[in-house]
Amino acid sequence: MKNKEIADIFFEIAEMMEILGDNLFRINSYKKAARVLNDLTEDVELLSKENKLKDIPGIGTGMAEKITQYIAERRIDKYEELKREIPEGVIRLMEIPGMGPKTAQLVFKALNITNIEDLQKAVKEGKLRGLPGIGQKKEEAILKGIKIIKDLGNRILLGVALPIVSEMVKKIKQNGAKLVSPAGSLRRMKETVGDIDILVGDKDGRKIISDFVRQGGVKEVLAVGDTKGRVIVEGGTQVDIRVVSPDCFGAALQYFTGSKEHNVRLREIAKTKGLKINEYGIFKGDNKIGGEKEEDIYELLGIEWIPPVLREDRGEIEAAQTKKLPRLVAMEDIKCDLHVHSNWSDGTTEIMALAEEAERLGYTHIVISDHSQSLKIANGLDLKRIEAQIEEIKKINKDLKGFKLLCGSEVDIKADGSMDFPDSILKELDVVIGAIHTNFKQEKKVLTGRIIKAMENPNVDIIAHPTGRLIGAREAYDVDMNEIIKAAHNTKTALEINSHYDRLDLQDIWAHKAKENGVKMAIGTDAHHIDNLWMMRLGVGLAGRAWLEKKDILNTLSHDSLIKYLTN
DNA sequence: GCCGTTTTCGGCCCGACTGTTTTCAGTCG
Repeated sequence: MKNKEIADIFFEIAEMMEILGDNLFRINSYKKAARVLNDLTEDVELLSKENKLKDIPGIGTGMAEKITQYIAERRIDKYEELKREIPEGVIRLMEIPGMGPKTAQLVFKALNITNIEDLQKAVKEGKLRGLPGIGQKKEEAILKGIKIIKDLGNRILLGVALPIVSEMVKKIKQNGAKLVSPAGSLRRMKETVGDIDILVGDKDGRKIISDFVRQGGVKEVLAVGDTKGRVIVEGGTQVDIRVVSPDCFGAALQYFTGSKEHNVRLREIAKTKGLKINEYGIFKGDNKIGGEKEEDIYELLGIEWIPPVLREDRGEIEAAQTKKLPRLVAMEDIKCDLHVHSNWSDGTTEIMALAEEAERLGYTHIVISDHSQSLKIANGLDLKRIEAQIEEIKKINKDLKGFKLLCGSEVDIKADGSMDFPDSILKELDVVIGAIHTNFKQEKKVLTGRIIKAMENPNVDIIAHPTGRLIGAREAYDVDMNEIIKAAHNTKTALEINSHYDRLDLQDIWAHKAKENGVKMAIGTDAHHIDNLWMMRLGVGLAGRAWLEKKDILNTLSHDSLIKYLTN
């Protein structure tokens, strides 16, 4: 699929137009088109062939032409023209906090600076001094910004950010604040977050913030004010804190949770109703008519409250207007973890300890799913050992009261699509999870066919980490997800939402697509240690972002219902 | 450049902060 390639180009076009000072609304059209293409699960190439590009919201005549040209010629005229005017490095300059399109253009035009290193050097040599709008403070801000992006690198994984924020929220509450919540993309459970936002509703902002910046774990303080603070914590993550008056907490929480696109839509709706929304409340003329609670905002706009994980302007506002929002799956609905490794293969925790911890977490059962024989590097179980493990689990089950272990295995799907255990073993197992761990680089058709062949084996219940991507580290393997979803439906095979923090695979847009096609999903932490079991939260968050409900998720079934479902 | 249950033309979200400014541009979320 060329969707992402084209989205990237559209986004870059928008940035170059910003630098050139083009019309803002036109720029916005490119950004919107880029976003829509990124979220699209249909292949644009196919839509182009069927002449359906203009059915995509945000794609009109101009965008459709450009997409068509790219598919045919692998180039877009407008993009090529812009690239001749603006070198790529100039766009990168805008990644520096405090550098926007105007400043990027200024240093490029005046000093021919086209990369971050040259910019840093020029500032230090005082070459920016005297340019319009540049003073000493601005120079310092640019140097600081350069340091931040060099230190900070890219976005952080949700699974890394969540524990940090939980700890901080706890500390702020210990210091006396009552209204405390994470905001931003973290509250929306996006798979990666740029920085961490924490919102506090309290009268005494100065005290909250000075306590906050002095807590342990803070490496550097970037800003301290009465309403805002910003620190870098150990590990290089930036954390922002904002304090608002308690009677504005709801409006501020709504505002700072975003997404930006979602908020823009809400303000448009407000405008049609003669209302105005900002971070202090919702207003009719000069009268504040709500804002203490987040629910106020939605209620006064005449729509249902929308869970944060849905706030991406991907149809949730329309659903809220027509009272068709899904009842999202929640942690309380989860009765089991469907993918757990023990010390029988490459995990480090004993089966019994996993069972005890799972029970403590409120589950009624879990699936022990160690690796199969050919995955030698992970100490995969051979036929003898898997038989022995099945016996062991049966034995432990006899000792457990009110909790059950299921015998499972994460069985390798071999290069030809056959399974790494004979059917006689697969039949004995309660849960068979098919997974690809080798030969990632096969051609798309081969790889897709390989997974489909595995799904056609009636003993295979779940396909693990269907796209194989590792966030920021390894690209997804080249599979035709639409075909996989179709086959999953036909063979009644579940697709996994692998909730290990560096996988989160299926991604939200595909999990949503799978649901639309009647495919069930199985959340598995892929835990290799007792301390990994908490990552179920990440999978449930992802499921929410995919609009999944209780009925879409196998983890919500009781032990007996699950067994029944799997044997039918 | 997109879009339309008031529109095929004329709209397209809002406010704070910062730094550079004598009234505002740029950046950010």
